[in-house]
Amino acid sequence: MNEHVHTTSELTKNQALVMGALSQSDSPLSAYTILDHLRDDGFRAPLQVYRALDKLVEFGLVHRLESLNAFVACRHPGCDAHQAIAFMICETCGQVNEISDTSLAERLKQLASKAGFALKKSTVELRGICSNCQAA
Amino acid sequence: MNEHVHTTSELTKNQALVMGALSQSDSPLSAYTILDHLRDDGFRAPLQVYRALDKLVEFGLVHRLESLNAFVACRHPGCDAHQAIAFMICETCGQVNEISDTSLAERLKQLASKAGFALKKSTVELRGICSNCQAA
DNA sequence: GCAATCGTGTTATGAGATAACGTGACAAAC
DNA sequence: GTTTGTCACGTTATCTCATAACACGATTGC
Ligand SMILES: [Zn+2]
Ligand SMILES: [Zn+2]
Ligand SMILES: [Zn+2]
Ligand SMILES: [Zn+2]
Repeated sequence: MNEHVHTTSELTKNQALVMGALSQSDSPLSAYTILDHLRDDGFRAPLQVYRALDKLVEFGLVHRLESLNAFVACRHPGCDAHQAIAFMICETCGQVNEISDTSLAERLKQLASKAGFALKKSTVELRGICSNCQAA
Repeated sequence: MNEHVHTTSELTKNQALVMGALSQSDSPLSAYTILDHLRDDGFRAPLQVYRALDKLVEFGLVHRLESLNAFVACRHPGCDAHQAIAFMICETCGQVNEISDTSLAERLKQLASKAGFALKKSTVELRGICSNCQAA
């Protein structure tokens, strides 16, 4: 197995617990919400959650939503297109849709390069109402 | 004068003070940093800053940077292209470059529309190293 | 006058994140 | 086999960011 690809089986106990909490949820969770979910599993302090989250984000298994101060499990496991992610966040139901778009990523690269800016990470978060909630 | 366009002259005292603090700074400021800058002007509590910031953001004079939990004065005063903003944030010097790009905005609208998503607000924040800091 | 609205001031509290310390497990180096 | 380094883990305290709740005064429209 590729040493750079992290799967659930390679996670530590705490990382696996946090990953499980995020995977079961259909919307983003804050670190403190995760902590509450894991009290019965022995979690006592925020740092236990944050340390696991740091690693999970590093592994590409979890994304941080800056505009929500919350975290979601990646919906594209094993996908390497993670340079080009955008999130559509429904302000009604809270659900998040993760999309990967090459042309968007290209445009961001162009803009950065035109400004001589060495791009490391892109944050694209769209707020609005999802199709389900519009219909309702 | 157009009633929907807010200029500095229409601001309340607190709003003007906060706007002044942000305008003088060449990098984003947190609400609490602004508070510290304005203690001599009578500011005592965070809420005074946050209330002014809420209005300034509403007027389009100030932008909130989600990935920094900080605020910057808009560099395009009077410009109405504020549907399409992206920020390039230098992780070395902290300076922020605000850019407005139509083709980026179009692509975001396309993506949303394709998903039946009613787009309200876009957050695009690019992290990296600015050209000045690369040269140094 | 009187109600409605808005900006303001103050205190307390909630929510998000990290610093600083120490422990135990494990593997490489000697 | 002991030393050294690294890493995950646990705990406490602290820091930063943001809002709730309440009260006061000025302005406007009736
Ligand atoms: Zn992903
Ligand atoms: Zn929805
Ligand atoms: Zn602007
Ligand atoms: Zn720089």
